[in-house]
Amino acid sequence: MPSQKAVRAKSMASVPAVDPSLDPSLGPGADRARNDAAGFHLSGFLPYRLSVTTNRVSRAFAARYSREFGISIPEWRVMAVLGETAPLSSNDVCEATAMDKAKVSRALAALLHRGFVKKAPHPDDQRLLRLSLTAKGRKVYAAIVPRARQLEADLMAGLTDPERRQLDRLLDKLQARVVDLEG
Amino acid sequence: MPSQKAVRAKSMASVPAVDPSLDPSLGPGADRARNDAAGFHLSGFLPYRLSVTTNRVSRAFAARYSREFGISIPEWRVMAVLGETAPLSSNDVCEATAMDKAKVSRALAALLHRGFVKKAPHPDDQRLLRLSLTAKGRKVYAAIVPRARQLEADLMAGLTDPERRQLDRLLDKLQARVVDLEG
DNA sequence: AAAGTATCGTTTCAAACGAAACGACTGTCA
DNA sequence: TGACAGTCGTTTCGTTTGAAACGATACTTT
Repeated sequence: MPSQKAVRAKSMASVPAVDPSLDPSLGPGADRARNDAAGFHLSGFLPYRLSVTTNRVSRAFAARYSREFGISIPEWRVMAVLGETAPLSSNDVCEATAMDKAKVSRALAALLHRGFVKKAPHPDDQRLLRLSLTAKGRKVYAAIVPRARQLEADLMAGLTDPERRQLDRLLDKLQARVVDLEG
Repeated sequence: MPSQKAVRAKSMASVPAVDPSLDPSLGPGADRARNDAAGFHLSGFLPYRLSVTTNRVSRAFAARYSREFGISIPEWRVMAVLGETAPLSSNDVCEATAMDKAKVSRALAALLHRGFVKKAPHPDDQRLLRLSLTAKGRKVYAAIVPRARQLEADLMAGLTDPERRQLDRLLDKLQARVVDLEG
């Protein structure tokens, strides 16, 4: 092994930004827009920050679930709602997990295959499934939940109790807002 | 069209949860774990809430960017950092956008193809690229930034100024925490 | 200067994804 | 009753994804 890394990653970030005024192809209208664009920083853009933070959290949790229980996040979500309430239809699971039906169907296939979940036909409507955890599935559920709580606590360790409540409230508000934006 | 929808989606959620105590296959150790699992609600689980909210925000923004500018989120991120600072290497873009190099490479390919970005070899190190926006790219950038700011403002419309600062702070704290969790 | 190692950015590969098509079932309405 | 429309859950299709392999370039060590 060499005594040192061969090359420090060379950043070009210290090079000054290209001066837009050098470009004669921009008309006067562009000037206005360019001024609007001045001082924009992706690093402070909330949707970006939200996405980066959340993706890191998801990756960290997915790695733990996978390593410790051999389970994916979609599978964990399905287990979680069936552990809370059963029986549920596939549609119920979709709503409770905020996943689309294809994702739920695939997660269920894996969980059925491994014997964590069982499905039965609904007596009154043959289109519906009656999904619930098996005994084996409940054991796994009982093992995962405390671990998930622990991981959540680790994640929140830097926050005070009021901060946690505040975060919850803020997420609620964003959620309400984005539902508007979507429509 | 029928005067009414045929069938209201039938939820089974009102059916009481399966009683785990009915299952004799759980040993005494499982009792302890099962108690730990009691009262867990996915809907209140922070990583879940974070993921759901963020994914909705991302989808809403992606739809807007796509509809109004024919651009994807990875492409928008690359434009955003090159609009701030140029030239940058591909690696610089990776760091500034929090995307992996394959994603950046693909976004760049699209942006180069459409003439929004240009690349030149680095004079001192042939491995590096010198990436920057073209004049055309700067026009697009100048058009997107105000729109992005507007969408962000719409998203945050339900929050007071102190709440926005608080959200920023809380994301910082989570970010710091999850970096620990990953390692 | 030659061999060995590291980095840069692209490409390949398999897995995961969402949208839409689908078959099976149920309800409506003539 | 039969035709039609709606819902349920699965599967198919094309796209996107991250990990790893890769060729090209640059640095280190002898």
